[in-house]
Amino acid sequence: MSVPLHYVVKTRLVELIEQLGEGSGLPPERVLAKDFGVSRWTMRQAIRELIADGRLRARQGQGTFVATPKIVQPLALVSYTEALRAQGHVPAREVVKFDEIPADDVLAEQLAIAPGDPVFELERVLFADEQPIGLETTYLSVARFPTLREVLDATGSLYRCLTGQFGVQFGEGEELVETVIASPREAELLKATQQLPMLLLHRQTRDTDGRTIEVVRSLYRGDRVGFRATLRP
Amino acid sequence: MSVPLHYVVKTRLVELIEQLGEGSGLPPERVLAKDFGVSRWTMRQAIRELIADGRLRARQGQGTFVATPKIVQPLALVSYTEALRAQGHVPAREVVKFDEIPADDVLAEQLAIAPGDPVFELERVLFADEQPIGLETTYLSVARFPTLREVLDATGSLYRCLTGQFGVQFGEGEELVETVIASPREAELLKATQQLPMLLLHRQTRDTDGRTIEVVRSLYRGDRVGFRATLRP
DNA sequence: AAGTGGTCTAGACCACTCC
DNA sequence: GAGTGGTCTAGACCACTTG
Repeated sequence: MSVPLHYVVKTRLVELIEQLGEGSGLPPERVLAKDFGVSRWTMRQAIRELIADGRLRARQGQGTFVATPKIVQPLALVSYTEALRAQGHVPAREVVKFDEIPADDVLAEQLAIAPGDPVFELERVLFADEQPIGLETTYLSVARFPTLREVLDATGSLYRCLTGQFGVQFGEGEELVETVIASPREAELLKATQQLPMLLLHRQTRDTDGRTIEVVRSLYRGDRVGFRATLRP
Repeated sequence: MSVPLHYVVKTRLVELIEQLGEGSGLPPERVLAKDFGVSRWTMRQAIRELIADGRLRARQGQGTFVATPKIVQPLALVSYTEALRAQGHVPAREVVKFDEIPADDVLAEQLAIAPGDPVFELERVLFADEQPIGLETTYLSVARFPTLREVLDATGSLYRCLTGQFGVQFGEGEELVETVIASPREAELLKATQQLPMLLLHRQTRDTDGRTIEVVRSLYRGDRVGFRATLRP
């Protein structure tokens, strides 16, 4: 019993997955559970792990399928669009929210403005090959970029807009990476199942004068995305 | 019903957590479930999410407790020991395995040796403040570092040993970050509960001649650790 | 309407820790 | 032994997709 039953089931499912090809459908949970001689709950534990690992993919009402490999994104100050294209994927963005909100204390300090000052909150879903893979929320000072709403093609590159229209010079940035569980709203926007581990990136980019340009919170589907960083000595 | 019950419970548990202090004990699951008017399974879903988020911490036979904040590690070619000390934590390592194994095809290609050539497999549990936070498995060519077993203090810094004893000059490295679910063995070594999301880092470091020095697979507890990267334009 | 995955219940037993 | 979290069962109903 030291090895849980659902892990034994997971191991056997991996063999099954490797026999089937990418995109193949698995038998229904209830059938698999009966075949393996376990309860549906135990089977779902195993399937849930394989979904989190990016090996399987479940679609309600349709079935469970063998997943395609994860997409690897660079952990760097580069364009989402270009990075994705470079790997043969089709990038897309969809604006969920583009509001002006008052800065809370934390945000105000990060952006070096006063609490209550207006900031843009731009929330966009990132797609790769028409699949949602991330949810990016960007905060920018309205005072610094007053005409942003007019000059930004909200489905286009924000970085290109900032450099091209506002003459911003990007300097160093800092990014924090951690795992979290998405809220129901976030899971729904990403068309992901509940309880799925996500990669949360918190980014602050500064210009060459050291002033913070933007604060970004990016939530990526842990089952679909990984990141690559280049290490320097 | 669009918001799952376990998420409502999770939200209420967060309020409870914020009232209690770090390290405080929560009532037993069965009691909480009864108090909240839900089944134990639903309560455990909520608790499981909070554990994954790093807000709670469960110890079998003892209870569930409010967790301390995550430790943030640098994503760079720096000493584990020094990085941890710099943040006021007490680092430690424990050797789990130090074997010579034949390289499989993938490893051989990565290390630029022939398949079957011997490689060291050094597996160590990383501790912070006496808590296991990561499991690091390092692969090195035996031919290149034949006396490694004699000259390495296995609980000390491998990097210091390689530079000091073998004159290695570290150049660029590459690191992949993704989320995975730990195997039972890995979970046990990390004293983590099953099903917990982990951060898996796959690193290859090269010397200044571009030769790969080591291949490293690091598995960190997603509930205890985050990473910080510096972005350059 | 039928079949799929998603959520939830009630209850059982196991494994571990502490008294 | 008592109490805790960890695993597992059987079964129900909901939500979604397809025919």
